[in-house]
Amino acid sequence: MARRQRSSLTDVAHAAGVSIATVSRAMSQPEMLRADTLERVRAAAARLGYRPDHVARTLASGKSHTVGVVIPTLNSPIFADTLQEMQRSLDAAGYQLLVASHEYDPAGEFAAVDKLLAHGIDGLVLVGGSRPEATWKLVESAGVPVVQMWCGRSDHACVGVDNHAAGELVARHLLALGHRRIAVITGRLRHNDRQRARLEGIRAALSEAGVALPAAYLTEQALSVPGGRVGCSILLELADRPTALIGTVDVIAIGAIAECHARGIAVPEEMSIAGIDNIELAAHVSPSLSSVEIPATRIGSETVERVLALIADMTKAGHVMLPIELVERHSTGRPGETR
Amino acid sequence: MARRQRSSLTDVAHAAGVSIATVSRAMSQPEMLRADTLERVRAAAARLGYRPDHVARTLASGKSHTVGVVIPTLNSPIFADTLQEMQRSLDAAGYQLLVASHEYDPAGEFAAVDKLLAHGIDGLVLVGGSRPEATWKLVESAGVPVVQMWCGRSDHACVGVDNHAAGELVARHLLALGHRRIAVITGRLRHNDRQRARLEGIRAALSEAGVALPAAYLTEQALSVPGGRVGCSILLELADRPTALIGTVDVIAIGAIAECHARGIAVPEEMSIAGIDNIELAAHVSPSLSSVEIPATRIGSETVERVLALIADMTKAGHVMLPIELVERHSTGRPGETR
DNA sequence: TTGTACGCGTTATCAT
DNA sequence: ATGATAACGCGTACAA
Repeated sequence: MARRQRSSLTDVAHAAGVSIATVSRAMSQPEMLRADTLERVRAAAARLGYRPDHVARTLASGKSHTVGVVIPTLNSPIFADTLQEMQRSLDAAGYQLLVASHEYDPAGEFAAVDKLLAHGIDGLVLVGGSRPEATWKLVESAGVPVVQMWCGRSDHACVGVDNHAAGELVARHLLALGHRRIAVITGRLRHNDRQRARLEGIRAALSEAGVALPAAYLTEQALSVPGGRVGCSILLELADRPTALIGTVDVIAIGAIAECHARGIAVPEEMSIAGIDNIELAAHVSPSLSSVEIPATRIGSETVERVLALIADMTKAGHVMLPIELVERHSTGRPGETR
Repeated sequence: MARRQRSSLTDVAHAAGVSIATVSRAMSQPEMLRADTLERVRAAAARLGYRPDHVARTLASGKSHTVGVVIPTLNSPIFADTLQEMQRSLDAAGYQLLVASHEYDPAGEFAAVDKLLAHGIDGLVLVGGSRPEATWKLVESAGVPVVQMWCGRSDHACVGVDNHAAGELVARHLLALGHRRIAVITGRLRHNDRQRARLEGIRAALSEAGVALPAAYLTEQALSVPGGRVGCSILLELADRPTALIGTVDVIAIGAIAECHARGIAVPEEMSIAGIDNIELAAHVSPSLSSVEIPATRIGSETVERVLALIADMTKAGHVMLPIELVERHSTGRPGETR
């Protein structure tokens, strides 16, 4: 029992010669007290090193001043940016962020949500809208405001981007450069609506241009640099080798560049490569990576704004679509004549 | 008040026709109940969708089954690895991880610790041992077990690596290759004992070899890829340009490689570059980065093991030093004869 | 302006 | 094996 070293309201009340209610007010509604009383209480509190107990406060008030966020993984530059900003914004508002991750496992997400809910969060933030009904049931039955990030179902608030459009943007960029043999490395599509939307966007742009996406030109890999390398090497083995390659996230695209480099394939001369996310590193690899800017930081701040609003009054908030844009760099170019 | 949709012990007790004590036992010590009673309670609980309230449980028991960790930033691959593993290990033990970050600001760290403590954490994890006395006072007065990661003061438990040795390793590697003009790009040294230790290690190795580290050969930059680029460009402007360059973290070293590449300086032919951390990306940049492996994941798991042990019995645990090793890749070579 | 007293949902200590 | 009931530390009507 670590507890009981810390002093409580009762201790301070005793020391200041007032009731615990007065001390409680001194902490939350100072203006309700007479100046001298307030001073006396504060002095006593300071002397005893009193610190309010958040747990008791939560139990009594029903508000924990805490919002929970469940993300697929901590190990992603894009999520890290968003989290960082969420933490900042929430902190500024006197809230605490509770993070849980689940490694792209639906059961793990359910467990994480359950745990967070039990911890008495005031608001919940999820990534994407695709999850088992059981999980949705759980959060709905808890009566806690939810906001989805990146993309999500229409029956709950969402702050995100048009992932479908992001896919179209990269694909069209490559098409405009003259590519016709365009291959795609995605993350696992199962349980990942962001990936699916991006891929669909790519598909739409290609078919619109009368370009096919053969099954052999599509490979699902881990959302990591090694994943990108593996995917790239598979595509490079093809008899009818593509002239361009889309990674549905930058880390995959960066892996693809690495693999080409390792095999002595010139980028973009022999192979154009583009990604989506525009993570910081994209500008610094060589060649620098053409990508689609996803405003991760802003997703974080807007999301926080949303949850806090929902916590304040349970007004239904709608969907917010943040702008995205193509960032052309040096990893993409016209298809080589050689072939 | 979102609360009060969820059913409580009382509700279940009522529904099952038993006392709340019995329900409580059904949840925590099922073996104490008669089989049929247990069954009845469980049925009622399931029917009402009962979920124990962690907050109330914490208040009553004095244990929150939660450990807090305060890190400099979420935006670092090395910390991300550690956090990921901590989350995994803690989850397996039925604990929840509470993360806070402070962007390398001591005041921010104090605030974060204060907040975490108020939230009733059972254990606290910090990075490094260098912080204002006020912060140490705070955690000590809270009576919560603490373990430091990476490195730390001797009066508290610590799971880390020998950062000094890490610095020595890279420096010696470069010295062994024949370099004599070795420059260093570190992160900000203030409030960062890991960086200081690494730099001191480098200094020690250099002076041992009779090689000087002129002030001009040392630059403090942000712990990021752009930071590495800036640092590198400064060092490249020098009249007496170094032949090798150490980034005290891999992201900085990777930035340096990017800068050399942008300027058409061949690595390692014209400039050798090495880092510390051995993040995943190090193996995939080109040229691949020579680095010192820091077992980030293992730091996470061992740290968790330690806090949990300390929480179980307040026995003082000592310092654990995890092994590190040099990983030679292709960003380092013998100094060019040209000059 | 300040004090009293009850409730928040559990755990834990006594009884029974 | 099960039931009362007092904490836990705080918020907050309601009284004074």
